[in-house]
Amino acid sequence: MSIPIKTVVPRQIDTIKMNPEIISLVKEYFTELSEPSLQEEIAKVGVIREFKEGEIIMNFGSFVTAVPLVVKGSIKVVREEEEDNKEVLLYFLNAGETCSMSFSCCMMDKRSDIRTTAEDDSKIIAIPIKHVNDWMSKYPSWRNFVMRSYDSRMQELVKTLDSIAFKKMDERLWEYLLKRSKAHHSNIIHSTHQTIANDLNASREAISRLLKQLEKKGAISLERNKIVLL
Amino acid sequence: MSIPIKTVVPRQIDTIKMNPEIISLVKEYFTELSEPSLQEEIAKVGVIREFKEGEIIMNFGSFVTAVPLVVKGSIKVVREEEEDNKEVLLYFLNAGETCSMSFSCCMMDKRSDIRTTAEDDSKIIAIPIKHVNDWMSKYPSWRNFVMRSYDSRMQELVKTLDSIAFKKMDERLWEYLLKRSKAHHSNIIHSTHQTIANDLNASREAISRLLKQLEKKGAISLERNKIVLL
DNA sequence: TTGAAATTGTGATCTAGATCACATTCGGAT
DNA sequence: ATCCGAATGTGATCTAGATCACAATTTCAA
Repeated sequence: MSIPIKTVVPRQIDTIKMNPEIISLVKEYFTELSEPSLQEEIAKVGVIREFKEGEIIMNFGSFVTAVPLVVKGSIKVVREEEEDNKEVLLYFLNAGETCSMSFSCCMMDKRSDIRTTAEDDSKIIAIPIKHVNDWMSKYPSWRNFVMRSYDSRMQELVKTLDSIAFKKMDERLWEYLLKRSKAHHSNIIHSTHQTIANDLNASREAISRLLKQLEKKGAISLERNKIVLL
Repeated sequence: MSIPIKTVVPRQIDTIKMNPEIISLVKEYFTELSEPSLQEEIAKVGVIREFKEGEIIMNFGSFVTAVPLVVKGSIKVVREEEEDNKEVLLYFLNAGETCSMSFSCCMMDKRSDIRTTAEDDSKIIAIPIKHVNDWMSKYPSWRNFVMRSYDSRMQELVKTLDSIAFKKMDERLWEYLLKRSKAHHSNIIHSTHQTIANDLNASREAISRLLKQLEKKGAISLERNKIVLL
């Protein structure tokens, strides 16, 4: 730590202004983070960022400098295999969730990595990473929050893994449709068969056929660029 | 909890003796945990446990009461699908590593959805869960250790996931053999084809045939219950 | 030594999906 | 209205592995 210079240090630490919108967002979506002083700190250093549907949020070739608290919309996290241009959906992050994989996101091995895009128009509070660590010691609720979030990411990953390992495409497709519907808070999914096929690392034809089957069973109805869960 | 008997409580809290073996094991395998007072606490509450090869350490559905710090051998972590009795290997934990799945299990106080067995004769330091949490606030190095361990488990999980999602059985088999060889610090693997097939969620016949191919390519040599990497 | 069980080898099907090759339909720009 | 490209439908192969059905081999215990 350097010797504090009167005029500078107080500004950074004390008089930096809080963003009142952030406080209310945290109160609304992250009720677990109930310590007022923590909420204030978040409001001081957090930055609100918005993304339009389809926008790429992070390409993890580079280091991650902030952890996102999702307050609106939904963020799609996908694993990519560059060689054959393949990919699989890992999970969606919805409002109230975060991805605190602070170290790992960035430094996977190089030939394949993780991409996150806005599945919907989305809004996040970006927390610079150094605070993520500081707060771990200062605020028990933050610590719990981070641990809990690590845990649920882990759980989702394992769930995804065993869908892929154990289940057939029809079942995976159905689960996928449910997830997307949930992410959008709507039973209407705007998407082409091709996009779905990509997310599931399957062929477009296979997906089209399986969707037809679901339609015949009365589980969904199909239109161009649109699937309605019934 | 029973009513404390005078002579017992002080022993447990203050004069409990440290296990000197634990201190040296921590120093050797967990250099990151460098705070002396942390090492002492570990030596006080940690319990050394040994498992013979093949022994089940924690089964699917059981409650986790301690977090293992692996100091010898290797622990196999497997995900099970009860219905069809299928399973997949998630990863091995080697000396110097710990299982963050167990963190989440105990912190969330829920049943395990994985099974862990000793892949080799193994030794762990078992840390009762309540300390795991206490230390998070007390010891920065412990906190970092836990976070880092979550991270690396996560990475392994993602790696496993994309092997399953993107790769064919021959490649998965080869990676598997390398992992096991590494886990045993030996290029000789004692195992039946059936066991391998289980770990990869494949059929025994497929594995036998692929192993034959690898042998023909000169990558391995095969004997009963034994595979030698060349 | 002689079973008997565990392990491995091998061929014959069978199946989910991939891949290929198109035909059809829809919807928006001109 | 019409044209073009994107989205979807559909059939014909092809392939990795699963599954089934055994045979052959090894190990070990009685």
